[in-house]
Amino acid sequence: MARAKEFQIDEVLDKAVNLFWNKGYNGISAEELVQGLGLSRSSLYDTFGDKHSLFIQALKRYREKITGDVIAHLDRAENIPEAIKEIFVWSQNSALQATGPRGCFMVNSRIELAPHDSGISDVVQENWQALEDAYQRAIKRGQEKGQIAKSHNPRALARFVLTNSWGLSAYGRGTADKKVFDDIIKIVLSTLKSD
Amino acid sequence: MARAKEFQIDEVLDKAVNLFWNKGYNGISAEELVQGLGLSRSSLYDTFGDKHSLFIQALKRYREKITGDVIAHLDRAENIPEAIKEIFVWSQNSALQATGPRGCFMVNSRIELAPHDSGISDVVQENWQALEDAYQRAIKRGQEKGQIAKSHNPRALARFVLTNSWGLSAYGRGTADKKVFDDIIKIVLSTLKSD
DNA sequence: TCCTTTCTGGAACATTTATTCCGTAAAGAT
DNA sequence: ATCTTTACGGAATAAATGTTCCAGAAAGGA
Repeated sequence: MARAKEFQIDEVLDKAVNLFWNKGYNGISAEELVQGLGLSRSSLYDTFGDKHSLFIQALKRYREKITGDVIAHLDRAENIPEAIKEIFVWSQNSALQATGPRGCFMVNSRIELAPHDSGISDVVQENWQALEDAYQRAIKRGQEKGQIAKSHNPRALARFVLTNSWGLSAYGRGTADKKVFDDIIKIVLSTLKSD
Repeated sequence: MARAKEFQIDEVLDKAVNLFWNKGYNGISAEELVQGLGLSRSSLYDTFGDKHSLFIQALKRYREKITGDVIAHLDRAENIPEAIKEIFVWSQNSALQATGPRGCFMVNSRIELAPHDSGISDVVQENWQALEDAYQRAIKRGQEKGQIAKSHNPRALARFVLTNSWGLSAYGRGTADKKVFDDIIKIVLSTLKSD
């Protein structure tokens, strides 16, 4: 048998997610990646391939962990408006703490790369679709339970919630005011509930 | 007197807006800029300074032209919901035509650069604020005219409209379905009108 | 213990990037 | 017509970028 790797692949991928999330694909250099990931250039290229391939793997890792958690939260929820509110508040908190990457890695990547990189576009597109479907399922259940108004169909409402979530992602990437999040959360939720 | 420039500064800036808008700051090279702008390297650096300085000038040009038009449209409007709808439809059309840059140059720049470039962050921030103020003024007038419900205050509704606009900007940067725009426009407008 | 395999650190490489420099050309002012 | 000033085209440059290569080290199996 041969020598074992000195790092855990998933741990390195988590670091890669954070680095790309923070600086973007074109905004971070191979040198910074080597430093930030804490392994050698050769191990990096041997294990993950080139920069583009590492980026795709980071995107997929994000999808499993972050998007996966959101979808699970929605599918598990009893009180749908409350669950949606929790997701907004979670994104609000992550935007308002200065440390760490801000916004949504998928939204950032869509804006930076989707128009000129179909591989990345595909992953990001799939992510949107999975979220739209999850919101749609949850909202449908919410309507059946009488928690959400039936004046709009579940698909449209799902897209509406997701658009607001994406808008706040963009907003939260720069200087952000907590009050803006509060206003949006309040209006989106009142729209979901009222006819 | 000396030799005159062979180009119009504003025409070159318009081209720069389109190039940066399309590919982003880090996504376009100095070489591509020289090609796309149609002037020589030396003229480019003599007239606009370095790449970063050109980018700032392009952002400001965008603010004057595009954002300025939107604000003027809102300030001039008699029927406020209709005016807001027109702005959404305009962004929908620009997102759905394959040719040309997509999304909003300000949103794109905020996501790509704002967290690590305070100069750019300032211009983008100012742009958001000017738009929020313009929407707020318009919505206030709309409420006075009985066109818009008073269940939320004008500032909150302005932020709500802007967040949806930014969300659609992000959405429109990748593969976009016209139906999503239609759904959002419908729900946002019904939220503005209903109590 | 030795052998095979595979990891690791870092030097090395080719390419691209942003920017500067210089000789020449053009346009008015005197 | 000459002179001064500035624009122009393109070669040149220095630094950064992404990637590969190589020599040596580590980890088990025979």
